[in-house]
Amino acid sequence: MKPTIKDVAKRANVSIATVSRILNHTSVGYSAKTEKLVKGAVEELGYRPNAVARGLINNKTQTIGVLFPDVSGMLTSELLYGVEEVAHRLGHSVIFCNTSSSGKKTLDYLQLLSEKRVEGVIFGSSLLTEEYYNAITAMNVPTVLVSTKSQKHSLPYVKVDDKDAAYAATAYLIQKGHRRIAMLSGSPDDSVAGQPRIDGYKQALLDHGLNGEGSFVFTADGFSYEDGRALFTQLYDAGRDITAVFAASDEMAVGALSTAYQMNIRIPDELSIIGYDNLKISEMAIPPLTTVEQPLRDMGKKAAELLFEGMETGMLGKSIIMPHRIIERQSVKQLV
Amino acid sequence: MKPTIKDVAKRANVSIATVSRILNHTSVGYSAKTEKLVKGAVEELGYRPNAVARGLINNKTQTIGVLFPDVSGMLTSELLYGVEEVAHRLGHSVIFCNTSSSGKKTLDYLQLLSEKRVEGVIFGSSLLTEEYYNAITAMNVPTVLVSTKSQKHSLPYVKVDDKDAAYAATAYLIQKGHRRIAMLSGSPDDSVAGQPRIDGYKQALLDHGLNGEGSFVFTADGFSYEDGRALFTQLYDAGRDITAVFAASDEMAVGALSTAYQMNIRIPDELSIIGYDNLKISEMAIPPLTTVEQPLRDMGKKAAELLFEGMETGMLGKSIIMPHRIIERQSVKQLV
DNA sequence: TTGAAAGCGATACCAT
DNA sequence: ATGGTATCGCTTTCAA
Repeated sequence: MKPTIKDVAKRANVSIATVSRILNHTSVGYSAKTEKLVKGAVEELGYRPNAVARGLINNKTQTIGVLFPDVSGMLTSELLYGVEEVAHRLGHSVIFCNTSSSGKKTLDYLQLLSEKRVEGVIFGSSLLTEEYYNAITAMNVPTVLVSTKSQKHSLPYVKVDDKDAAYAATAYLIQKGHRRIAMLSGSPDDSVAGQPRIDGYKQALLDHGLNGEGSFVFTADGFSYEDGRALFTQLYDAGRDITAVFAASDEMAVGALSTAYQMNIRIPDELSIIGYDNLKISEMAIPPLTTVEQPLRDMGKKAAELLFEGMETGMLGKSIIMPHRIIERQSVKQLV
Repeated sequence: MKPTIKDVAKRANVSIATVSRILNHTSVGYSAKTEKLVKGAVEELGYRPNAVARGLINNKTQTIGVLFPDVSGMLTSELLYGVEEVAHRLGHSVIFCNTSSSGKKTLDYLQLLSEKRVEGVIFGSSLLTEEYYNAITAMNVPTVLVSTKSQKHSLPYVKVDDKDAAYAATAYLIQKGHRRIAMLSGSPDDSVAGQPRIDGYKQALLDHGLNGEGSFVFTADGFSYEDGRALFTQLYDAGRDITAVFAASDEMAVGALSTAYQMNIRIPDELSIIGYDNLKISEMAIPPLTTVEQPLRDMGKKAAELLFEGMETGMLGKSIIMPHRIIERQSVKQLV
């Protein structure tokens, strides 16, 4: 078995209380001599304090839980990396929970995290149902949302303003001379990443006097590559006379790109496409995809910082709207 | 504060021992009446057993640690998802550790995991240095490697046979009629994903009597998109008369694809490309990338299964070589 | 400066 | 069927 504080005490011929004091550099009360003695014993035994026992007495586990659906691995892994970075910097570990977008698994995990006495949780990138919310409040632990938000409940969130970002993407297209612009969207039932982006798109059209001329939105259940392909096909089957499309995710945009390629539609010469997210794939696409960036890693970091602040002060701060911006690459053509 | 077993006992007018028995459905000794009583108290109080206290007495934390460098987020996140899936199925949580390919951070994490008393660790996708190995053995906890291996040490690993897989990729190209084949490789100093793949490539050439004709390997430090771009540029600057290239990773292959596109080289008409990994991006590429698949998610699952088996039996099983296979898409042309 | 002892929240053995 | 209690490894008064 692993050596315990007792073993160290025995070996150094002191009490466990002394060992504890020295290991926690607390209460200046001990001689340099005993310190050396104890440190030596620790070294020889390869002693590592048991964080479980510590956690029990301090009621602090130095652990947070992070829940993500694995929808787009690329999107959530960026968020995760951001969270992990600051958690580690602050001496905490993160328990990674992949909810697989399953209600049962999410609830399971929430319960587990509660039992494990995590000190905070980050819930990301998926809708917060009433059930989840109840489970979370039952845990009685600071919680912050990232890349999602809740209408009804007042959990702080860190996200981009989806409507604004979609507006910006659409306005960018308009500014480039496009008038007939279609949108490839997720579900309008998705009140976080669905409808708001549609709203932003329509608003931009409206504000530029384009409402009558062309508002074509095609919706899918999700935001995947396959959804992008399917929607793009629909768009062409519908015979819309379009010069640009705004895709609600980079994956969808790439799906559109691929489908266009197979249809021999040249991007951006015959059709312009703008994406959303700025995932790594967007710069790897052919042509490199113009897109609106969500600073995902930063969002993960901010969410974690907000959480830790809340854990310390006992009071969660305000939600944070992260800035989005257009990343200009080569999938959008300037119309004369 | 959260209710403890004492609170439940008090509320139900029984001893904590009884509560414990009932909550663990152990030792059939208790009446249905008290059971109902206790369950009721649990419900009313919203009691959740404290896993920390449990962990202390059982010396079992039901958690494992997973260490990955974040090099290629897409690759490691697949592995992670695989690991998480079986860990969750078996009632364990996973502490996610992103080493950022930093020695210090890796060692830090190993220490932390040791203190947190994780019951096992999975170390993935990066070289196992002597230092890491020592830290791991000091933890005295079952460990399995995934997508990497150690020459010197006998830790079990789960991976594809890199040489075989590279051989297969190259042989596939040859079978398609190619004779002058270049390779875009990671570092030859990388004894896991570097040299073995080069060896496989060369061996395939040799076995098909192509050694003199054309063996052109270009090496970079890593396996990134940017590395792929740089290497592809080098390849063309070198003026090699080539008909196909084998890239040691999908990211590199996509880098090559993009660069070729910019150079107006048509893939696969003028040049064939085969990748390695079968990441999601390979099917999203234009044209869809033919590649050799590593079953990443399965590798994560297998590694976890191997680990849990080892944790139960106290004896780690044998390493597992996972099957690779060629995924035929559209980046390789049949030469007449 | 140091040690003894009381907990932290559970489990499990020994009684009853 | 149920309760009392020692114990897990550590931190933290309280005394000495």
